[in-house]
Amino acid sequence: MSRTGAVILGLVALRPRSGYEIKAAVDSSTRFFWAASYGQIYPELKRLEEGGLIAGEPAPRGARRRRVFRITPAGREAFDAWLAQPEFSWELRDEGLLKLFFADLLPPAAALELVRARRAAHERFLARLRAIQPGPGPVAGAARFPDLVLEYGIGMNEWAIGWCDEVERALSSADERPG
Amino acid sequence: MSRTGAVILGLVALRPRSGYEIKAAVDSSTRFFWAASYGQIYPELKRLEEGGLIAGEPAPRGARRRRVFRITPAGREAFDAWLAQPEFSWELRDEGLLKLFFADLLPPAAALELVRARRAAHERFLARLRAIQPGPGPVAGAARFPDLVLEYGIGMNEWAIGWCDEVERALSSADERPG
DNA sequence: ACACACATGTAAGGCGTTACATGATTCC
DNA sequence: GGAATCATGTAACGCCTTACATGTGTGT
Repeated sequence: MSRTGAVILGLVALRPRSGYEIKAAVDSSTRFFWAASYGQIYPELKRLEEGGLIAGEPAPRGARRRRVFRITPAGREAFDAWLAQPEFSWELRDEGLLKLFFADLLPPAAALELVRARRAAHERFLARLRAIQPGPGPVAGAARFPDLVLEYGIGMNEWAIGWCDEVERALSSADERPG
Repeated sequence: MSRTGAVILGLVALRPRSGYEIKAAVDSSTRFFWAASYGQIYPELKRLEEGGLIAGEPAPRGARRRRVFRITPAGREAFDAWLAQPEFSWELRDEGLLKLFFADLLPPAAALELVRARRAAHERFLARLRAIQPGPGPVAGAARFPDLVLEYGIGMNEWAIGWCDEVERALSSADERPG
């Protein structure tokens, strides 16, 4: 089972969903640390069903055909096995950091511009994250992990904005007093 | 020009290098926000040379064949154009956050274990980053952007460790006082 | 003699995105 | 009538990793 398969499995474990609903759920939650497109989701649903990890049933709305998938016992088992494993891959592709890494090759003003643009990007990101509603209130000390992960994203971007501010300040003062 | 092409272009802009040296430079610097393997580097070198952005010359060491690439004026132009553009893609695949997102489906003890494992991973990451030597001392107010980016990685991981600590604490107290 | 670092590449395969194709329903 | 949303899928392509193949030089 691929990791994108695990996302799908997890979402249908929470409640039965159609492919379309899975895509919507991904886009409003895991997208920032695990994205998925239709081009992955539908073929993966097929594979998971063939593997007996999920089961789909027709659930049309009017004449609009629609299939809803629920997790099977075997699927739940596979999902739990993945989930409990405390090992995880991590991969980042950050073109902004890449440009900053090479910014010595740029005139100071252009480098400063890069930092400001990065700050603005974090600000936009933050706004999108803050627009996401946290789940229903704390259920008697329950963990509400999706909210924790949302807080992680928010905190991370706030930290990054602070970093940009520091760098901007350092760069500006170095600019004023060259040599 | 692809973004991995830009990394290669930037590294040979700093100084002429062989494919092997590019791989080593990537592994000890950009790897954490932009990785590259031999399977990308050598074909990309070929493409960049064919496009006239870099020029390779034989530079054998003994009987060991070796080619060193330097950037051409056209290459430098293309690189600068990419570098100055304050737009950048950003993509994260974080399996740890994914597991945390679904951790409501796990017994509390196992969820706690996930947080601890993430903390340990950040700790290891931090150790690797701190092992990287910063470049030569500040050259009269020069920016030393690679060092700034290194500091970014260090600061980010320190922040993440703090987040893990907070979550661990919240989880432990909820565990002691259930309901 | 053996292991490890230096050095250059290719082939196969996995993962993922984008664009396209199709059609129903709802809202203005 | 038109646009947006709901809904399912496929095809082509790009990017990247892994594994392999080959050979030299250095240190023990």
